[in-house]
Amino acid sequence: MAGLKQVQRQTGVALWRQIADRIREAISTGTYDEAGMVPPETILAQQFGVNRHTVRSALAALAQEGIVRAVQGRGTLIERKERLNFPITKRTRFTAGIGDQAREMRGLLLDDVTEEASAEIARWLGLKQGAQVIRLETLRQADKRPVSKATSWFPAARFAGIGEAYRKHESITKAFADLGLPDYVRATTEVTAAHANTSDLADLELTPGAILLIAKAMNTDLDGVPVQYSISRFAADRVQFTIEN
Amino acid sequence: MAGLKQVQRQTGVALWRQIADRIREAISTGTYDEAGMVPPETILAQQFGVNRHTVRSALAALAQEGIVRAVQGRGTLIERKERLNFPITKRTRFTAGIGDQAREMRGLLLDDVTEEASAEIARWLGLKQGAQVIRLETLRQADKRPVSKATSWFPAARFAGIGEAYRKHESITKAFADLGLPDYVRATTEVTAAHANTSDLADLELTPGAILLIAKAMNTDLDGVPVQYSISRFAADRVQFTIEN
DNA sequence: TATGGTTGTCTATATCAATAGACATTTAAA
DNA sequence: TTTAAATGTCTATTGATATAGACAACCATA
Repeated sequence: MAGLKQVQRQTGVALWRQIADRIREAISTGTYDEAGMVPPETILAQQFGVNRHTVRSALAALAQEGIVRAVQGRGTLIERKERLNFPITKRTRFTAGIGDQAREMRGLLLDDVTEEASAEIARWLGLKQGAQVIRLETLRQADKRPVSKATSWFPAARFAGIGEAYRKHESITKAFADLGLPDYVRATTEVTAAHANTSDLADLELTPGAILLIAKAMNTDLDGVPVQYSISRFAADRVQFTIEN
Repeated sequence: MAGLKQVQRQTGVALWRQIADRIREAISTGTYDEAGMVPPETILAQQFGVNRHTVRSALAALAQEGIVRAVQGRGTLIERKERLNFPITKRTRFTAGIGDQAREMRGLLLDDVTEEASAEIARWLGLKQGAQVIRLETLRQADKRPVSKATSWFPAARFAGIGEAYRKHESITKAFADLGLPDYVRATTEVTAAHANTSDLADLELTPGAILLIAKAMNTDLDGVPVQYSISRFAADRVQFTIEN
């Protein structure tokens, strides 16, 4: 079923990496759910048409990522199924949306500057071009693994000090609450995909060739006034979006 | 500007492949448009922080793809800028949309079967589940390079023989015309992204880790009756979509 | 407790990937 | 015609990748 010849040689991509990627994908799609563990190394080697040692290199890489754990005499157990699910609805919130999918969610503030709005940002936030906006660069982690990197813009006049509030609470929702905005809604979300650039690779701890899911989102207060525009870059092999209407 | 340290080691992805991917990307985004050629090997080696021979391996791979051509004493010329543009509108047509972006467009018929509609296909085509539909598997090429692989379904009762008509004209538009449908419009298009699977890698001549843009499209006749549902898989580094409303 | 199945470790070998340096060949321009 | 700049070719060396085989260590269970 899994078939032979699933990997290509002479392409500049090591076999162990191709195999690691395929096993990670299989784990996240639930292929091995019945057993809760990966097939034996000898079976995998046969399926991929490679030496057992090559499969071991692939499994070692996945163990390094914390996805599997090998136990001598028993087999290779699946530790984490990857791919956090983000429901995208009117009430989309990053931290709360994760729910019990991870034990620990963190949001780190990488940068906090006040600048003039570009034409695009001004349009999204309903401001005049050149109006003052606060830009936050944040990195979100689930169980200490980076999940997404986001750039957010806020009207500076209304949300002065939001950077400090975010640093304190590690949550946009709570930072808004601190600044007198108890509730807000997701107005629009645009989703695209691209290869990760060098900066993304480093911050999200990805390997070259990784895919990003990019979500451009605009939130408004309950009166429909824009309060935030953000561009979030997610490691595509760690998340999925579900759009519910 | 291009910066140092753009490549990562020990990741299972060869440096020459990372560099080839980055140069291909730079070419397609027009970074080298002024000169019409790639920077000298020694400069590239310095920018990427690798040996000149490693850069030569990357350029050799791009030459193999037909993207660049090295000329001794002059430099490495850009032969093709990659990334065909597909405008997606009500009047989207694959072949015509390419326009003068390629010299030769071809559409090869890989498979032509009549089958019963699945629930999903029946819903898209407005048929009862189990109704007879014709499924065509096609591969589209621009200047002999594969661009996309598509699976299309048509109501069998209305479009009997469309496989033969497509094989003859290598165009859905002309095949429709042959069967008495002179015009049609694009009703909906859904776009997603994913890694290429083994079959895609082979058919589209991609390397492992390549991204696909996936477009699910439904066309109707001028009365709004569905005439075609298709799932097209594009090599993401060779195309872009522009959505115009 | 004996056995089969599994992961862990070791040695050996061949090929690919990357670096390093030297020099030839070709082109364009001074 | 000379010179500088660029690609082409060659040799040599090192480390990563992949294969091959053998055996040890461990686990669950019959």
